[in-house]
Amino acid sequence: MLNHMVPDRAPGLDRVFHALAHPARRAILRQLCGRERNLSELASPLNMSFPAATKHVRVLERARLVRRRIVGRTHLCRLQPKPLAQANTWLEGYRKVWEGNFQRLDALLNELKSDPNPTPHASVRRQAKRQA
Amino acid sequence: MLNHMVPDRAPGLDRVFHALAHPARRAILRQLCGRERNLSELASPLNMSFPAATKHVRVLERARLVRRRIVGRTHLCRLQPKPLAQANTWLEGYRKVWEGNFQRLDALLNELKSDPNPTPHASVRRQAKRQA
DNA sequence: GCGATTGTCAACCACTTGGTTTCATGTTTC
DNA sequence: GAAACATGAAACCAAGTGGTTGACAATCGC
Repeated sequence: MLNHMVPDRAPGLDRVFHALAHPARRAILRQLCGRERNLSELASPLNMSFPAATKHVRVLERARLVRRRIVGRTHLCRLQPKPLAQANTWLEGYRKVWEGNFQRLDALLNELKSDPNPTPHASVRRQAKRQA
Repeated sequence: MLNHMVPDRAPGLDRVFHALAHPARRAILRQLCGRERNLSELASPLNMSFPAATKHVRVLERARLVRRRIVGRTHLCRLQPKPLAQANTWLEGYRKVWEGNFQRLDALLNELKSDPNPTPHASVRRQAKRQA
């Protein structure tokens, strides 16, 4: 019924969402929009040690959000946006929910409050009686 | 230039993406589509202990993705989709990147390879020389 | 009132995360 | 060849995650 595009148990989704869950990594992704950058460029605006920054890059690589290409002594990183699109697709599965479909739930609950008979969740009926 | 709708350093985004980064929590969200459910309902298909499941629900509550309403002894949980929409908005900021804009980067790099003069990143010029 | 249901809390555990510092390695430049 | 540069790797640490178990409290049905 929902999210038929992206399955629920997807370790890829785990890694992508986890990668997006840190502001430093989101900042790295934003830096990577438009052009490649090497690790020093990525690390310098991050206000943390260089090894810490490269660990964040590695998290992004595990999530396949960043690909690295070694050129001499510099490691050029490049945004790999497909997993972002996949995460977006997963979120889109909930679009109808946040675009007002949940108001139908409101309507349903109100209906149940005014009509004590149709045997939905017992607790909902109790709630209705209590508030009456 | 990008993501002007949702700021980069947003602790709300941290919590939302972290909440989405676990399959159990995504399964809970999906269960919550359409109707409220109490904690037992949410926990039973999750193949883990009840306290573990309620911890996941609490993570979702911290991310404002779930709101809880106590009715007698049952705790009814309800999907709160606005943060999902916010995460979606953040991702949308990268849509142009994954919808082919990054091919302009390819074109730019190829242009740099064939023209050694226009002083971009030194490493890119070196790369061009090496491959020539 | 009793027993079953629903859920909380605290303690505990193994593992991961996010950060540091220090040292080593390959590369470019002069 | 030496110095500067770009990065990796390892050891370490504090805090957080994800899970368990066991004891406890409130509530509902009978």
